[in-house]
Amino acid sequence: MGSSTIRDVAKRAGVGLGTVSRVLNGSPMVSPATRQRVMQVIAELNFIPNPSARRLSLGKTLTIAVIVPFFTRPAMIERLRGIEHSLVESEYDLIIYNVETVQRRDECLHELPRGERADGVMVVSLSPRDADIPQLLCASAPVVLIDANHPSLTALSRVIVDDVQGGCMATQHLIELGHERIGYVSDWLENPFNFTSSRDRYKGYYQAMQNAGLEINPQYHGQSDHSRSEARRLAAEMLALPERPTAIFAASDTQAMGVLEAARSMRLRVPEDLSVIGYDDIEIAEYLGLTTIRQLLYESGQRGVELLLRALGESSLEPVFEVMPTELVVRKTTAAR
Amino acid sequence: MGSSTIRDVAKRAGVGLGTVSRVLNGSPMVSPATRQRVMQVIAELNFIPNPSARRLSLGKTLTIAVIVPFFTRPAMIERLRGIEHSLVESEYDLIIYNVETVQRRDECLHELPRGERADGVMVVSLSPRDADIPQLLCASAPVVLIDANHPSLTALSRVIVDDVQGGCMATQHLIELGHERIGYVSDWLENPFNFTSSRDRYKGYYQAMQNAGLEINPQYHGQSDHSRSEARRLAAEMLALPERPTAIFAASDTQAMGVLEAARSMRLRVPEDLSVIGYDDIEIAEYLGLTTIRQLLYESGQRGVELLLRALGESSLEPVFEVMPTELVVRKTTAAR
DNA sequence: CTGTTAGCGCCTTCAT
DNA sequence: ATGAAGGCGCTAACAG
Repeated sequence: MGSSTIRDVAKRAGVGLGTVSRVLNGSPMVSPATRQRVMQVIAELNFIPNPSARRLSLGKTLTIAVIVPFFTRPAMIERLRGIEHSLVESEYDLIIYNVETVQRRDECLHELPRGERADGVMVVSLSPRDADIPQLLCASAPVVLIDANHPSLTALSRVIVDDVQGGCMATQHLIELGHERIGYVSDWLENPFNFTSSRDRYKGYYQAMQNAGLEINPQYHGQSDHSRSEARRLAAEMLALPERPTAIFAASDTQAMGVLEAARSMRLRVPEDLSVIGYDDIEIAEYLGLTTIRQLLYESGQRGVELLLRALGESSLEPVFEVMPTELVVRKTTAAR
Repeated sequence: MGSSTIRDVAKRAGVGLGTVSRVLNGSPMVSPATRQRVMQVIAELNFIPNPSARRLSLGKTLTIAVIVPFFTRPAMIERLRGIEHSLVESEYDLIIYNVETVQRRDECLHELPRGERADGVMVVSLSPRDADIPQLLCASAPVVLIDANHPSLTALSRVIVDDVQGGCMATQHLIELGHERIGYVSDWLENPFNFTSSRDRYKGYYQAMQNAGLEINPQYHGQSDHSRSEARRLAAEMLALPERPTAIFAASDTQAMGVLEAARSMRLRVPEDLSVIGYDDIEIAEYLGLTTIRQLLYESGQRGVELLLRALGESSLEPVFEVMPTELVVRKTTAAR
C-alpha cells in the first residue's frame, strides 16, 4: 500500500522507468500499446508520482505563494477567493502566507521571491518598502503585486486600485449631498506594515475637501487600529464634538460598521442625522444598505493569477500595470443634509 | 544569487557537506568553532536549504493539508483562523484544499491521506461517507476530523460539536419564549457533500418540538442552497403562509440574516412580530444583535491542530473524541410572544 | 567531531 | 520507441 514508486510500476509493466515517466508526463514518444499497459499498471497500483521527488527533479516547486496580511478580513478573503478559484484548475498548489507581524512580513518578502518555496509569488495589500526593493528585483520567481505598489517596481506586474481617487469619490459624494463637516475614520495612516490604502484614501478625502473649499478639521480625522470597535470609539468621540460632523467617511466597510454602531448608540439616525460611507463593498455592505466605494476584490485576485501564470509561462513578458476601476455604490446610509 | 547549495557553503567554509547539514539541523556533534564558521558563511551566502530537496531526503513533506468546503464562509474562515494561528509557529506549511464540488472532495479525500503531499490531514466539516472509510483507515498520514464524524472512524481523532443538542437548544429557547409555530430554514438536509450540520440541527429541532408536544408542520421547514438570498426566499414563503410562524430557527447565522431580510421586506418587526435565532455566532452576529447558538469555531481549529501535531509526534497515540460545548447567546432577535 | 557515501523518487539526456 | 544512467540538493549512516 504505502506509496509505490515509479520503479514498481516499471517492473510490473515490464518496461524501463524512463518509459513510465514518459507516460506520466504525456510524452508522445511512447507506443500506444505500452502506454496502455503502463496506465493499466498505474491504475492497479493506485500509483501517484511522489510530489517531492518530482519537484526536486523538475527544479520547480509547483506551488504559488500568496503573501497576505490578516487573511481573515473580508476584503482579503474576497481577493483570496479570486486567487483560489483561478488556481484550482492549474497544476499549482497554493500556499497562503498570512502576515500578522512585521517580522513575518519581512521573512516572507525576503524568502519567498527566492523561488525555492514557490515558483511564483503574489503580494497582496503589502506595499514594499525601499528596503524590500532589491530582493524583489532580483527575485528568481516572478512576483506580482495586488493592491500594492512602489515607484521602483516597474519591473513587476501590478494590479492596483486608485485609492486616492476612491477616497475623493467618496468624499465628493458627501459634499454633493451638501455636507460640509465631514469626518474620516481610519486605521493608522502611518503603520509598520506600510499599508497605504487608508493613507491614499485620506489624500483623496483631503483633495476633495480642498477642491470644495471646505475646512479640514483635524478633529474630524480619527485613526486607530483597524477594527470595528476602534472605529466605533473614534466615531463616538467625533460625534461627541460640540460641532459634530454630519457625515463620516470610513476607510473600510468594517470600520463603517463601527461608525454605524456609534451612531446607533448615540441615537443618531442614519442617514437623517449622519451620513456614512464605507469602502470596499464587502458582502455585508449590501445587507446593511451601506453606501460605499466598490472595488473589484475578487477580480483583482483573478487578474493577479492570470498575470502570474502568464509570467510563469513566457518569462520574458512585459510587466503590466493595471488600475482596477472603482465605483460609487449609493445605498441607504447617505443622504442630503 | 540563484540559490547557493549546501555544497557551496561547505566549500566556502572549508568543511564537508555533512557538517553543514549538521549545523543546519542543530546537531550537537559540531564543534563551536566550526559551527561558528559555517554559520558565518551561511549568512554571507544568504543560504537557505532547498525545501524540496529537504523534503525528499527526509521523506516528509513538512506540510499539513486541510480539506475544507467553501472556505470563504464565515464559519470556515473562523476555523481556518484557529488552524493557521496554531500552525504558524510550527515547521509545517499549511495548504488549504478548498472543496466546492463533490469531485474535488473525492480527489482530496482520496489522495491527501496517502501522505505524499502532506504529513498530516485535517478534514473540516466534511463527514466521510462509507466509501471513504477504507482510505481514511489505511491512511499513512494521520487524519483528524473537525466538525465531521462517522461511526466507523473511532480510529481517528475527532473534534465535533453536538448539533442535535444545539438545534434542540435553539428550538427550546423559542419554545420557552412561548412560541408554538416555529419554522426552520436551512440548506439541504440531504446533500452530495454529506454536510450533516443542518440535518442534525433539524433533528434537534424535531426533538424539542416533540418534547413540547408541538405540531411539526412541514410547511414550516424550508430547505435550499446555503445562501442568504435563498434563506430569504424560503423565509418569505413561510411568512406568507396564512398561519405564519412566529419564530424561525435558521441553520446558520448567514441564513438567519436572510430571514431577517425577509422579515424586514415584509414589514415584520423583529423580535416583536417574529423571533429569529441563528447558529454559529460568527462575528457579524454580535453586530446584528442576533440571538444564536455559539460554537467554538476558532477553538475547534486550534484543538484540531494540537491533536494532529501530537499524532505527528508520537504516532502510537490513542485517538481522542472531543465534543465541543455549545452555548445559547441571547441577544435582540428573540422575544416572548 | 568531521569528511565521505549512499540513497530519497523522479526526470532527462544519451545511447540503442 | 525504449532502457540505462546521471543528477536535482539534502540527510543520515558510516568510517575515520
